[in-house]
Amino acid sequence: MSMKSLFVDRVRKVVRSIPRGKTMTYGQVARVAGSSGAARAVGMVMKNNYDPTVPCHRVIRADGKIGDYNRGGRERKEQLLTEEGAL
DNA sequence: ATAATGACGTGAT
DNA sequence: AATCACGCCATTA
Repeated sequence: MSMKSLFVDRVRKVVRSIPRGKTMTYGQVARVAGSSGAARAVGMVMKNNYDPTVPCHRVIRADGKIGDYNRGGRERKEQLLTEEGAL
């Protein structure tokens, strides 16, 4: 049985709203989702997300680094962002 | 109820 | 620019 917390649902909703060519930091996503300061927890959600309708590659770190990606690693993530013109 | 975990953030070195 | 130590939050892989 899948137990989807309110937090997870909100995070997914926010990430789904990020337009092509744009990005948000983990911290921003957390704040908009209503859990300011939960940047790390957002990372957990992204890590376990395999829903293709959630563009998790558009979520990057606040220090400018690319961050990780569970489907092809940072390489793939950077490639996708470049293709979308987000970099 | 507690401890461990981690696709983070920030300030200090 | 690159580490590091800590704090932070929700979840429990």
